[in-house]
Amino acid sequence: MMTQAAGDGKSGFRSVKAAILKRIESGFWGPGAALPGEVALAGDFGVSRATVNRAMRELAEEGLIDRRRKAGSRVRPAPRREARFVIPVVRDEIAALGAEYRYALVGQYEAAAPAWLRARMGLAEGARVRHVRCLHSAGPAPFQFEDRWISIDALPEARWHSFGTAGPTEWLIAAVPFSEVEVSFLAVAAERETASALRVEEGEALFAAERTTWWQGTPITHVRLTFRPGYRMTTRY
Amino acid sequence: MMTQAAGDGKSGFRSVKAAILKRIESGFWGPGAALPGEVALAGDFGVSRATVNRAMRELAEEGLIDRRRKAGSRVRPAPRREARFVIPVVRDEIAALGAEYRYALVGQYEAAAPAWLRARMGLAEGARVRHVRCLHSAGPAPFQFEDRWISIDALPEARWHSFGTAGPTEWLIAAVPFSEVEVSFLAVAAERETASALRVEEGEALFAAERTTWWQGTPITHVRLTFRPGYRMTTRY
DNA sequence: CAGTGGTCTAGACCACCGG
DNA sequence: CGGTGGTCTAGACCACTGT
Repeated sequence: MMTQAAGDGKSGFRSVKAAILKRIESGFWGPGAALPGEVALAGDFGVSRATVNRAMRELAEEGLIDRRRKAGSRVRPAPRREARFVIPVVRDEIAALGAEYRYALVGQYEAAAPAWLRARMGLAEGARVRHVRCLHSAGPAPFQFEDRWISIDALPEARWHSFGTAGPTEWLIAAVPFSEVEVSFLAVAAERETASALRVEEGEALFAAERTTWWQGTPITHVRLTFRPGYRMTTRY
Repeated sequence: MMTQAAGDGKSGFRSVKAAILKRIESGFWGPGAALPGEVALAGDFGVSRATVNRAMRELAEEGLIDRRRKAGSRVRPAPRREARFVIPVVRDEIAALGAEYRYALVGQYEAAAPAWLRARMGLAEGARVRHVRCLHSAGPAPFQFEDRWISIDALPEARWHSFGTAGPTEWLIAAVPFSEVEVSFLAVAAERETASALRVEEGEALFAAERTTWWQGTPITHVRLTFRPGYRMTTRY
């Protein structure tokens, strides 16, 4: 009995978590300090141990405390510096800016995969790929240049699909159920085609994200997304 | 009764999670497909509903499924997988490369915070800051250029501290207990001092990370870390 | 308004590991 | 060995939201 309402903000694991967090941020429990055990905290807060456990577990996942059996929980000396970034779907990102999403195909062809791509994706020699370049714009302003390679072995339909009216991303999302991914962020000097599409000078420093995707060990696609000048990928925590 | 051992790999929320994940990865439950309810799954797996809930909650946190009351759980059409990037301490990163970590102070001074910095950090007009530039090298090779601003109002000790032998980062970690952070990744064209320190041409495209830190709402420090050419921030999931 | 997820509780057993 | 976190269970009430 005595179950607590979740929405009143006075109990529940969220408020326990917030209370503990406050003690840490305020320095009440300084770096390296030992926190009381779960049982003690459960008593103090008037909740069950499971509730305290949930709060503590989340704090540990967020890198604020260390937990070890028998040793107990301690405030991390240096909070783990981990940033979480979401790479949004362009269409959504542009929509979120309140601008009209526009798509334009820049060029495409089918060819044997170049050596660097084979190395990056783990493709066999002679593997054929579809190479698609397109531009995503926010209204009249170029926003992101997409340079994508799709394995034809993995996705034979890619050979016939026209990317004239919608980007490969959205088609791939529907075609590939789930995937293993490698993501990189990097800086590039704008190459000719990229510069032209984004309407910047060749050689200008641009932010880019690369993503390689596999499905059950089979390489599917590799893409470089090059952003308009000044773009930042930002997160807060 | 009938409690299950956690370590045998045959039961527990981990195995439930793995089993569900497998069905998603294999396409048994394709994009957008509805999953059975928690009660049904609990019956199928022979565990309690709480255990299924834990598994499903984690899958949702990881962006693989969507969960909504009444509507049930569905496989996400486009898995929203957030990439987690750890921004390592330079010293550790260089050590991990097997190279010798070297530190060199490039320059420093105290001044009134420029307008752009006040805007970014939320500093008051006339606030004074310490500006430190230094270079982190992997053996003889320049690795990362650090350009840091420290609020003297927040950390008066920064006024007197010499950064001649160790970087500001390590000093700050010890000085500030916990902090709120904003991180950005971006591309920059190398400016004169940066280019000189990293031994690259001015204007070369370089990858950079910026981090602004507050403590209890008070701005503490802002730093731009500019990496050697070719640097990538990579993660896999 | 009814079904599904969200959360809490009380009690229990277990795994790990510091003393 | 004994304490602490890790996890499970059975049951319960509640919040949200689709129909």
